[in-house]
Amino acid sequence: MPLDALAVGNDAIAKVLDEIGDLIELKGENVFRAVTYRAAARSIRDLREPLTKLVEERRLKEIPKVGSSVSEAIEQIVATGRSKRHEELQAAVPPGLLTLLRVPGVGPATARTIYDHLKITTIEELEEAAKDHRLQQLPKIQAKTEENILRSIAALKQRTGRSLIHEARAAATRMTEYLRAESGVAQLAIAGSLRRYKETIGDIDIVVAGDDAGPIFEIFARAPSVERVLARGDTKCSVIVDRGLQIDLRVVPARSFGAALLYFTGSKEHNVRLRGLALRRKLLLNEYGLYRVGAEARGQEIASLTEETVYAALEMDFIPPELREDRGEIDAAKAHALPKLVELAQVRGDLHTHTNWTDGRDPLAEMARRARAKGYAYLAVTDHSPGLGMTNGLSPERIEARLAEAAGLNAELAPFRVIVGTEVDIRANGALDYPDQLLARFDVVSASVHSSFAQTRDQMTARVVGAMRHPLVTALSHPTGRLLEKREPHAVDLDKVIDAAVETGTWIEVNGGPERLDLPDTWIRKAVDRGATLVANSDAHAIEELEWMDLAVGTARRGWAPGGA
DNA sequence: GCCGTTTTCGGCCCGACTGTTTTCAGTCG
Repeated sequence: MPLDALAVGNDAIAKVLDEIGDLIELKGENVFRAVTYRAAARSIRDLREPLTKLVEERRLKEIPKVGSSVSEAIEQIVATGRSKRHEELQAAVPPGLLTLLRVPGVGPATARTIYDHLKITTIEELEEAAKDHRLQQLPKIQAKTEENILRSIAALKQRTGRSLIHEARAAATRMTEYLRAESGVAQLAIAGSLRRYKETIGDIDIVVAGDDAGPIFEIFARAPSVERVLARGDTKCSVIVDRGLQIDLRVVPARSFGAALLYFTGSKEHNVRLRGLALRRKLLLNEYGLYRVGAEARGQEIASLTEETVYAALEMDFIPPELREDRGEIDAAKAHALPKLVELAQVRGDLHTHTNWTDGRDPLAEMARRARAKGYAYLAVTDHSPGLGMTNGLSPERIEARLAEAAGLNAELAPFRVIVGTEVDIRANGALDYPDQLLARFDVVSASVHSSFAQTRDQMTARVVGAMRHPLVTALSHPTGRLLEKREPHAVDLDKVIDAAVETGTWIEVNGGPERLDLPDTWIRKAVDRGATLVANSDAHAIEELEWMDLAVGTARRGWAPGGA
């Protein structure tokens, strides 16, 4: 067995399975086969343990959508780093077709046409061919398609990846406020992955109730943030706004609003499962409502006005958007066994915030007043220790000054309480960045890794677990250190971190900073089931960032998904 | 290729939009 094969991670294997799916489709085999490989890839991305371990324990078949063929492929990849099926497909499908598939608007059929005639295998060649108008000489391709391909390539080059949730939310809110003001529509909602609190956002989806979409689309397309209109039909309009972000607007009759919201919120997988379930009861579910099969044309819905009525008509409990991922929530809703999710309104305080004394923007007094105005009972200020030079960490003298400042605020704001804490750096060797007598001055000690991310999994795990065992440490902050779309999580054994949390009573943070959302949602359920205490924090560096608590809570709610592997 | 409160074989969600078309294929979500 090659050494590096041992290191094959779940994501890498999922990627190969996805590619097998694409290749199957390009080759023209049964598309359901392709769909299965992609579904298996998705299950694997949701997995909370390494595939290598499941292979050893011969438990691969427990994974949804993994049967004999897929598990054979997985076993081969784990053992040899390669899959026979994958290699056979690569040999059968001309190289480059996969590349063409990456261009939005180019699917298997178009890719095949372009390759067969022009032998194009790279995006650059495709761009050149489009500019030379060689594409429009091909069957089924004319000037319009050629133009669209050029635009897609331009967008592809400009595209920086998925948007962070706060950026997408800002763009979505700006648009909904504009639409409300300009069009006077009464019913309007943000749907899609934004409503599900997914950690990063592809497109923004907005649903509006109205009888005539025309005037609404006029206003939509004229919005100040719109760069160009992608598509516009009778009920649906898509635009690109700043930074390449896409917004889809869907207008439906008021009586279909609930069904449309359900449909547009997704996830796709949740919808597919729901529709399949409806079908087995001789019911049809679409974005307009729930119908008896054959009755949809007569406009006689069984349910459609609200999401609640649709779920009820399917004899299941209402499923919160954060759980709609087809990870077992539908069965749980049928059995009236959905978990009760934490609510934002239950949050009593915030235990991870920064001020202008270190790398934050606002003074403690302003942070505290905003926290109190939000209805919190307490706010912990956890400015940095000095180890991170760039954050201007607190010296012993400044710690005393901070304690005095907090005492003054507590006298003023009682019964609201300012808690003085610290976000203390865990140094590379595992030592904490303050001596014990200083740590003892704080009521909350949150330990964090901010350096030497490249340590081995064993080193990093020992470093973190060691800090958690320190008697003065209250919590572990952002456990994986990941920065979404920017930095991978560092190698750390979260199973051992959870063990340490249970053993020592150290809390594990769910960090609401939109670029962190760390602990990742796939670990939430596992941590809580094993008895660890999770704490939702905003990690605010400015007063308005206290609102990021919402993201921490949303992440925790998503993580509460039933089932899973 | 997977899967089973109608099935171990025969299904596998459903509709909108575009472009190239005179009725539909391709793509997307």
